[in-house]
Amino acid sequence: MSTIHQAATRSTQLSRVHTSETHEIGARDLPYTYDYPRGALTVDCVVFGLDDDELEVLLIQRGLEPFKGSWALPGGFVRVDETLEDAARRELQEETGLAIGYLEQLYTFGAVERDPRERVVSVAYTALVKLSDHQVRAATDARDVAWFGVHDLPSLAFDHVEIFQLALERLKNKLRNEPIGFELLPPKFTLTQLQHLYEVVLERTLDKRNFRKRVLAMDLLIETNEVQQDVAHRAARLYRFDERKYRKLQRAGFNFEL
Amino acid sequence: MSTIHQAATRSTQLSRVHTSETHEIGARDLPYTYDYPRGALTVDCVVFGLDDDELEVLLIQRGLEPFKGSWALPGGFVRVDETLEDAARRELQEETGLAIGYLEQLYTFGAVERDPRERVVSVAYTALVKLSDHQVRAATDARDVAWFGVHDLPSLAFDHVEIFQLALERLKNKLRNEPIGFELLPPKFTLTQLQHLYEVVLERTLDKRNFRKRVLAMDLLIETNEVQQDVAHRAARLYRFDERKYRKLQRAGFNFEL
DNA sequence: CCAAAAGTGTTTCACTTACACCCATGA
DNA sequence: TCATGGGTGTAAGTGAAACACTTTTGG
Repeated sequence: MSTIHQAATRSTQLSRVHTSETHEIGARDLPYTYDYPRGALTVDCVVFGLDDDELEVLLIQRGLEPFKGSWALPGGFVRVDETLEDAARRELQEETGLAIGYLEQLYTFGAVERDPRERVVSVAYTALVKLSDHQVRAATDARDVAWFGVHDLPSLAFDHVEIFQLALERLKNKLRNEPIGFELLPPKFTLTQLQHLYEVVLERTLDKRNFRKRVLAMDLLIETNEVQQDVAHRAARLYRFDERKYRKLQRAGFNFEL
Repeated sequence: MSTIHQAATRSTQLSRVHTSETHEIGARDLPYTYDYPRGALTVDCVVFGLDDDELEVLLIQRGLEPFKGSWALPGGFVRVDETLEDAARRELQEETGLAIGYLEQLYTFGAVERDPRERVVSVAYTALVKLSDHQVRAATDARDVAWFGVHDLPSLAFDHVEIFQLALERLKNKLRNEPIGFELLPPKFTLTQLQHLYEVVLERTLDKRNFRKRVLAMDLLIETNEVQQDVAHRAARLYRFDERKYRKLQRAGFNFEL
């Protein structure tokens, strides 16, 4: 109770809005004269990438207080003229130079003391990028941006561990029900690569024959005429993901359980 | 583009914060001198109840502009000293006198123009209440609060239709995978009541024998010695939901698919 | 010719689905 | 005694899981 009161006091001092317009600007269900303080709104992104059979997360090293020097999820303030998703894309672009394929809202974190400065509510997003894309590698090749294995994270600023854990949890669940795994692989991939992706994310081994049966039965893969290059054994066939067909089935309310 | 610019301009005029502290209050990843305007943050609740084999939603009639007189989801502004969930509970208490059993975050809506006054981001929650509870019935017995069948809604203020639709969608999915249906029933209920709940929410009929087999196989129901009262036919046995067991299994990462 | 991964079917078991009649009770 | 919902079992079909060997290629 005391902590809440403390926070309220502090925030009120720091961010009370001008009062002259409060009868108009936000008093939807409150008395017209309610002069209320506003918290800040941010987005934070949990960006996953797959690197040589390891699932990794993109982190940035903070240059400012609080938590200066700590690693944190990329993110930042939402501007009043942009949607939440736009904010997430913009922040990722600014902080990491990253172009995002898949971006999905995860959860909104609203604990009162999650930011030591003042009240900050953060909308978390999950992003998936193809680490195989050399552009991505280059874009994130900076001193204060780095990829970390999901089982080998440094300690994180704010409540970012909690955000990360929820993102990982949801990624696992989602992967079982929707073919989002393709977002982590190169445009052309082998069935073994796909299986390894599932094994890494779900943290268990899968039967090769059953996996291939099911994944081919979904009928969302296009067999190319190309094969793997430069391997010291029989080269595997490359497949592409049939996005058109996927979107069509998705609209029809299909079930993609693997 | 022009609409966005317009919104930015308007909001900037309306809610720019005092600048003296901006180097401290929220410039986490922005230049210290960035004097940014803040949108408002609200919560909106989609409250479901089950009434005589119909799924209903609780709406309030707005007493203030904008959308004065329209029906809307209950909700309101988040205070800087309360969590999002606390805000949802408080608003429901204030607007409807309702004590909530189940409350879960649904999604955060951040379209720039969703509120005509200024930028308002809203965190939506789904709530389930036992309409059989007469306290609930009484609490919502007011001129500006009413229950509507989910297939018979009036037009709603803001983007509340969108919020409602997502909530209904998620309720259906969730009901398949977790035994949340009990939140809508009285503490003691018959298997037929439970089945009807599933049929109403999922909008399809279920086989009686198969349903009973599966639901009893989950082993989360406690058979009481009591039976239905005042029915003009054989009285059905009453069951209770075993919450303790449920929580235990849930912690162990169990799968409750029906 | 050896190492390394690619590729391929069948059987078993569990679970889901379909389906119809008798029972208990109150009016 | 009749109307109304309560309560019960079995058979068929479908989908998931377990399981091992041959093929291709490069070194």
